[in-house]
Amino acid sequence: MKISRKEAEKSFKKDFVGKVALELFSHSNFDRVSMDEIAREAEFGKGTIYKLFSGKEEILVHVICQGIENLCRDLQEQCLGSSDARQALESLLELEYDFYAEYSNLVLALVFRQSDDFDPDYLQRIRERHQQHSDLLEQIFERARNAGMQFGTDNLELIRGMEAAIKGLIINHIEKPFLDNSRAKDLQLINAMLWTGLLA
Amino acid sequence: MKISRKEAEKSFKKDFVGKVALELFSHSNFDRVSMDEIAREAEFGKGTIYKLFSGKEEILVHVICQGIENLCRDLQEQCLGSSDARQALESLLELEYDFYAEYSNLVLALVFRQSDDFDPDYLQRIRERHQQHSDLLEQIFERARNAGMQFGTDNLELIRGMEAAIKGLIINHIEKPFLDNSRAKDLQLINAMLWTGLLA
Amino acid sequence: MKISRKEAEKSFKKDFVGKVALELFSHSNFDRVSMDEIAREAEFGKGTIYKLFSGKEEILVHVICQGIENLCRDLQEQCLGSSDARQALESLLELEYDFYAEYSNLVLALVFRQSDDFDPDYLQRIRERHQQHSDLLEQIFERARNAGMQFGTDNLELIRGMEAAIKGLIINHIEKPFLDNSRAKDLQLINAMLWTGLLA
Amino acid sequence: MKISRKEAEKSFKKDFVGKVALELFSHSNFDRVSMDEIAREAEFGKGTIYKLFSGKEEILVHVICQGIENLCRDLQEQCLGSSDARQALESLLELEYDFYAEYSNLVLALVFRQSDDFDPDYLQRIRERHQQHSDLLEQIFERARNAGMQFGTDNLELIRGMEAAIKGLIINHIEKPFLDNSRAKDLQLINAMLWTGLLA
DNA sequence: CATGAATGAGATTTCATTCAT
DNA sequence: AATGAATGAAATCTCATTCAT
Repeated sequence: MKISRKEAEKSFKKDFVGKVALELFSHSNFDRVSMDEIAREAEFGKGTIYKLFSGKEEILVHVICQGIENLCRDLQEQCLGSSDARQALESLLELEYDFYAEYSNLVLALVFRQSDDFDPDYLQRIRERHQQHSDLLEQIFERARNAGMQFGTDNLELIRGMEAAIKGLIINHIEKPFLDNSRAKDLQLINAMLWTGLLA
Repeated sequence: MKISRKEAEKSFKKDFVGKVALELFSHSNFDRVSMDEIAREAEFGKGTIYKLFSGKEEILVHVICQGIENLCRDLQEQCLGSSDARQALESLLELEYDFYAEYSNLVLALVFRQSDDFDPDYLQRIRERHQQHSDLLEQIFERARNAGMQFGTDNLELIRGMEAAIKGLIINHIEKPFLDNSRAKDLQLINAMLWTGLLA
Repeated sequence: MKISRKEAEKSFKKDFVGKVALELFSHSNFDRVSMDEIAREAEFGKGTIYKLFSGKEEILVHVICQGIENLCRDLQEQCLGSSDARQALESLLELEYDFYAEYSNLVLALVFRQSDDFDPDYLQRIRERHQQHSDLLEQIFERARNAGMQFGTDNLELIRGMEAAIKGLIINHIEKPFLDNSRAKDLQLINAMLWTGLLA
Repeated sequence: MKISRKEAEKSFKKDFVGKVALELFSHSNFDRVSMDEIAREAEFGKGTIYKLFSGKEEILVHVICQGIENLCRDLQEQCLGSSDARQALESLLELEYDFYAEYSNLVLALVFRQSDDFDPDYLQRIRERHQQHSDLLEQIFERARNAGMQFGTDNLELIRGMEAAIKGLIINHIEKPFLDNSRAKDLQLINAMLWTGLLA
C-alpha cells in the first residue's frame, strides 16, 4: 500500500498536532485545554486543526491510539523478544509505567467519556488497541509461565492488578509532580506488590 | 465554643447540599454536574447554594473534607480500636476501598485542580485532612508492628502503595461499572498485593 | 387551567422576544440574523434567550406557530362569523395576504429547513397549526358553496392556488419594498386571479 | 469583436462551474452549498473557482444571468416567433414555470441578498437581464393584443401577477417535492388564474 | 495556471456566578 | 433569608476567502 506525499504530509501533521496536544494534556486536564490553545501551540490556525481532526475528541482518540500502538511495539520488541523471562517482566513494568506516566490525563479523560454518548467509531478504535494490548500482555505472562514461573493468579486478573497499581501510583503524580527518585521508588513499590507483597 | 442556632442550621444545610452533591458526583464527572442540577436536587434555589458555599469548588472541598473526616472517624473506631492487628488491617482496607469507591470522581476532580490556580485556603483545608488521614494510617501500621507484625517497607511508602492499588482498581470502575462480585475480587487482588505479591 | 405568575411572565417574555425576532427576520434572512442580534435587540443577555427557547430554531417555530394561531383566530372571527359569503372571502384574502406579508421570511426559512433534519417535535407543532389553518380555509369555502356560490375547482386545489398567488406576490416585496398602493394593487391582482382570470 | 482562445476557455469554464453550481443549488439552499462542494463537484481546485469568479455571490449572479438569458432566448424563439397567439401564451407559461422550477433556490437567494449590501455591479447585471426579460414578456403580450385578444389588466401588472402565481406554486415544491403530475396540475391552476379565475 | 492548505471571523450553545426582588 | 432570572465569557465548530507552491 503506497502512501502519497499528500497523505504522508497530512499524517505527519496529525502526529505533530497530536504531540502538541499530548504535551498540553499532560500539564492540564483535557477539558481545560481548548482547541484555540492547541492550534496556537501547534502554530496552526484553528480551521487547520479541524481539517486534520473532526473535533477535539478525535484528537484524544488519535493520540491515545498512537500511544498504545507505540507501547505495543515496544512490548513486542523488549518483552516478547527477550529470552530472560524475569527480565521481560521487568521491562514490561517499566514500559507500562512510562506509558501511564505520559498518558495519564488522556487515559482519565477517556475514562470519563466512555459513559457518555461517545462516538461508536471512536470507541471501536480504542477497543481494538486495547484488545491488542491486552493480548500482548497475556502472551508475555504465558511465556513466563512456560519458562517455569508459577503465578497463583490467572492472567487476566494479574494484568488487572498490575495495571491498577501502576495507574494508582501515577495518579498521585498529577498533583505531586515527579521527583528525581519518584520513578525508582514507584517501580520498587510495584515490584513489591508483584513479587512479595507490600507487607512482606 | 457554643454554636448558635443560625450557625447550626447553616452547617446542617451545607452538609445536606454536600450529600446531594456527592450523590451526583458519584454518577458523573465533576465538570458535568452543573450548579443548576445540585440546586434542583437539593431543593434549594441556586442563590441559596451560593450563600452556603462560595462556589462550585468549595462544594468539592467541603464534601471531600467531610468524606475524609468520616473515613478517619471510622478508621479510628474500627482499626485503632481493634485488638486484633490482622483484623484491623483487613478493616482498614475495606474502609479505604469503600471511601475511594464513593469519592472517586471527587478525588479525581481535586487531582486536576491542584495544578491549576487553586484557592490556597482550599488547598490548606484539604492538606490538613490529608495529613490527619495519613497520620492515622501510620498509627495503625505502627500498632500492627507493635503487635509483632513485620513489614519490610517503611510506613509512608507502604501507605502510598496500598492507596495506589485501591485507587487504580477503583478507576477501572468508572468506565466498567461495579458488578456483584467486583468488590470481593478487588479486595482479593489488593490483599495479594499486600501479603504475598500478585505473582506468588 | 390556571397559569402562575411565573409562567405568565415567561410566556410574556417569549412572546416579546418572538416579536423582536419577527421584526428582525422581516428585514433580513433568517440565517443572517444571529442570536447575538436577537438578544441585543430584545435587551436580554444571550443566555436569557436560551432560557426561554432551546435554540434559534425554536424561536422560528414559536413565532410561526403564534402567527398561524393569530391568523386562524382572525379567520374564525371575521370569515366564519360573517353572514355575507362574498365579504367573507374578501376578508379571507386580506388576512392571508397580511399574514404572508409579515411572515414571509419566516415561512421561507421554514421551507428550507423541512428537508434537512428538523427536530420532529418542531415539525409536529408546525404541522398541527398548518392542519388547523387548512381545515379552517376549507370550512370557509364550504360555507360559501352552501351560500350558493359555485366553484369549478375542488377546495384543496383552490386553497393551494390562492395561497400560491399570495406568496408569489409577497416574495417580490422582499426585494422591492412595499409602496403606498402595493397592497391594494396586489389584492386586486389576486382577486382577478380568483374571480375572472388575469387575462379576462 | 474577436474573442481570444484564452477568453473562450475561461468563459467555457465559468459556464461549466455555473452548471454544476446550479445543479447543487437546485437540491439545497444556497447558503448550505459550500464552495468546497462546488469545487469538488466541478473537479476544479477551490483556488481555480476564485480565479473564475470573485466569490460565491458572483457565481449566483452569473448563473442567474445565464438562466434569464436562456429563458429569454427560448421565449423569443417559441413565443415571439409563433404565429398562434394563444399557443404563444401557453408556451410562455411553460417556459416561465420550468425556469422557476429550476432556479427557485437561486431566485430566493438573490431575493434575500438584495436588501443587504449587495455589490452594485452585481445588482446592475441582474437588473439588466431582468429588464430584458420584462421587455420581452411585454412584447409577447402586446402581440397577443394585436392579434385580437383583450386583457383588462395592463401589461406590467399582468406580468407581475402571472410570475407571482408561478413563483408561489414553485415554492411549495421546495418542501413538498415534485410528483409525477405536479407540473400538470400547477399549470392547470395557473391557467385557471389567467383565463377564468380560480373560483369560476 | 491551477491548487488546496491555511486562515480566522463569526455562529451557536453552555454554565458558573451575580443580584434585584 | 431565599430565590432564580439574567448574564456573558468561553468553548466548539464551519466555511468563504487567500496565497505560497
